[in-house]
This record gives sequence, structure tokens and C-alpha cells, in this order.
Amino acid sequence: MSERPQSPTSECNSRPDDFSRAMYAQALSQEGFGGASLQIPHGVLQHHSLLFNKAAYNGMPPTTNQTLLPFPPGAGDYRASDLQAGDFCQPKHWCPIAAPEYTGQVAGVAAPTHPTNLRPPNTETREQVKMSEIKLEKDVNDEYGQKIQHYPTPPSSAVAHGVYYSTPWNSSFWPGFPPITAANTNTQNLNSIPSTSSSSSPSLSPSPPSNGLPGVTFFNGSASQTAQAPQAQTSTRSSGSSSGGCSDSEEEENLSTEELEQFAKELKHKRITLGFTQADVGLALGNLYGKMFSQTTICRFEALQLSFKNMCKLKPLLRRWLNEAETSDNPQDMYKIERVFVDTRKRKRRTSLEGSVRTALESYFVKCPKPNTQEITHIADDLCLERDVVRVWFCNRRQKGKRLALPFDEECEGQYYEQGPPPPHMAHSPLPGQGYSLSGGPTFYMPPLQRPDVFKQALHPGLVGHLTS
DNA sequence: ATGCATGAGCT
DNA sequence: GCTCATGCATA
Repeated sequence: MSERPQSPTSECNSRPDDFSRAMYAQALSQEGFGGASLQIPHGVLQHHSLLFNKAAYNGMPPTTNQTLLPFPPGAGDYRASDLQAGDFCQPKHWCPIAAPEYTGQVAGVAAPTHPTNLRPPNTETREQVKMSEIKLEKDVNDEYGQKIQHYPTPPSSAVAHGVYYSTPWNSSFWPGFPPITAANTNTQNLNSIPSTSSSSSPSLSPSPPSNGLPGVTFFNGSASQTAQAPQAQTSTRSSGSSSGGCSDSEEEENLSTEELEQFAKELKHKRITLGFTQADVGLALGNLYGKMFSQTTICRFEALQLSFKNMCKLKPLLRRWLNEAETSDNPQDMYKIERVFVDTRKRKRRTSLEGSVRTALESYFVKCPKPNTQEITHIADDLCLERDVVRVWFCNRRQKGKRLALPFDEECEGQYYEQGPPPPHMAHSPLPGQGYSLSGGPTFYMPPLQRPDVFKQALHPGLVGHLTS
């Protein structure tokens, strides 16, 4: 029925790497620290519950006889079994009610209770500092006018304000592999980051309390982007590749996966040792560079769950932060800044899909990672979900697949799809082993053509170890 | 830690 | 409408 011409053709970006990467991430997280024990709960951001609960992936219960339902008809099954629970068209997932209280999680708003002495008594500190300049992805008003530069501004002044890292990365997720230097090429980027070395300045509080704003030296032409910093990267996305890379102020020229892995571990370890939470780090980056990051992002960085490109982009910043944190006498200064403003934009209430629904979606995903409009509609109807919810779910699912992917050679990656014959999307038989690993772990989509051997081949030696061991 | 959502940039 | 980076909300 919902036959689609050939869906996964163009897109086919998904990689087979998902699974392994996830495992790696997991291994890493369980690795040493990371345990709740070390976690310092101080709820700067959303650390309400630091219960280190390694939530099991809900995706697709391994055991469940996940029936891969055929598009149209099959779907009814889950529906019958689970969805009904809440009665059909359960708007339940998505509260139509205009969540009046959408306050938009503001970093640092929550009064922190720092257990560690390392932590500043910042309850006030954080709140008093105005973030006029720090732009966080969401800062609606980007125009926090004057960017103050307090940093060892590179040639800065000259540098245009804007996201300082509007580096031209464009390689896709975890592209180049091992020895392959992911980035390098762009030496230009060296500028992007105010060389830390210099900054290694003793004081971590480069940000003059006065204005509290670290002057961020935004670099790169993307001056225009000033406010909307975040997306700057994207701009370079597709093309920038040339420069491809991760630029780093210092040594990152040749960022390899291993280096990233190692750094991620180091970061986590030291961060914890120093008594910082992931949220703190995110704030600190804002303080140091004018661009804040959420706990989520820091978390993902540590777990290597960002794209290779993204990892490369953030590494220099984090490296620098780490250096400063380690050498500083007042680490606390590093995250004085706080987001005081509240984002007033309304955000759709997060939909919470039931396990059964997710399972169903996963089934659909296996069969067709990239459903077309009609198919999405069909699925939505079938599962009694909003069309957009389904669409977003698929987008996120695909992204997740990539995000969790292990670095691969793009070449290899390409072949999976190109030589791929049968794209009639639904064509791939929903063989469990093909796209998903139903073995306990998270379920990840893998391109149909993917073969284990090839897969493994592409893995980074170090990572292979994780997987095989 | 991770699921769902948002939005810029692009096709 | 997609990808990608990123974040809020929540498990």
C-alpha cells in the first residue's frame, strides 16, 4: 500500500554505526566516574534528579516479538494492544492546553545547592549576573548589543562579532576515521578560538563582573549571526566541507576519533573532580565565550553523542574551559553567568509516546526510515498521533541514528546506499538483524545494505575493542 | 541521560 | 520538508 517510489535513496544518510556507538557510549558512561556517586547534584539546570538511572532504552523491547507490521494493515496491532489504553486518538500525549507555565528552562535559574566547596555560593552569584551578552541558542533577542570583549581577544577586535565558531565544518557525522584527520584543513579556524594558551590567564573570570559579560569574541564573518549564534554552523554545513573540520585553537588540527574520545573522558573525569556539573560547564562556556550550552549538549559531548563535526567544534571550547578550570584559583568564576531572562516563547508541550507507540514507530522506521508525507499521515492515523509528531519522531530517529553512529569513512558510508538496489523503501524485509539489533541494547537503524563485516571494518580500532570485549 | 521540539539553512 | 545543532522537559 503505502508504496513509496523510492524513499531512502537520496537521504540514506543513516549509518550502520549506530549500534556500536551506542554501546561505546554506554561503556564510557559506565566506565568509571559518571556514577551518581560523583555526580554533584546542585541543580543548576535541570539536575533535579541526578538519580543516575541508566534508563533503559525504551525504543524497542528486545524481547518483544516485535512484529514488523506492514504499513497499513499491521499497524492496527499495536494500536489495538496498547494505544487503546488511553483510548484512541489520545491527545493525551500532547496537551492541548497552552502550557502557561512554560518558562523555558533557564540555565542556572534553579537555585543551586552546591555540595562541594569548590562551588561558589553562587546562589546569588548566578542570578545576579546578567547575561545580556551571552547568547544562548534561544536568546530571542540576540541583539544583546554590545559584545564585550574581554578575552585575550585574538585579533579579535578585527574579528566580526558573531558566533565565534562559525567554522566551516561540513563533514557529516563522524566522517573521517582514525588517522583520518577530520579537520585539519582549516587552519583558518585557528582563529576561531581565541587561543587559549593566552587565555590560560590565571583568572577564570575573564568576564568582568561589571557587566558580567564575557566578551565574547565572535569570530568569523558570520557577524551577522551575532545573535543567533547557534546555527551559524549550519551555514557552512554543506559546503564548508572543504575546510572540513574541526578547527581548534591549539592542537586540534588533526582531530581523530580517538582524541575526541579521550578528551571526552578526560573532560568528564576532571569536570567531576573539580566539582562541576555538566550544566556548570555549559554556563561557563557562555561566560568564557559568550555562547552557552545546555547540560544536554555537554552531556552528549561527554558521551560522544554528537556528530563528529559538532564534537570537533566544541572540543576546543571545552578544552579551553578545562584548562582554565584546572589552573584557576577560582573556578567558580567560570560559571557566574546566568541566564536571567526567560524565554517567553511557547514551546509545544513535549509529547510522551507510550512504549507501545514507540515500538510501533520503530517498526515503521525499520521498514521505512524516511516516510513520505502520505506515509507519515498514514502512520499518524494509524497510531492516532499528530502528523507532526510522527514527522518529528522520524526526524529525530534518523538523527539519533546518525548521532550515535560511529565514525565512518564517508566512502564506506556512501556505498551502502549507492550500491543499494532496492530502495522501494518498504522493500527491505524487516529482518530484525538487518536494521536493528534487537539484542538487548538500544535499537538502531542500520541501512539495509549494511553488512557486519563492513561495519566492523569501519570501526575505529579502539572502539572495536569496546564492542568486541 | 535521553526523548521530543525548535529553528536556521538548504534543497 | 529535510538535516543538523541544540535545548527543554522528563524519565
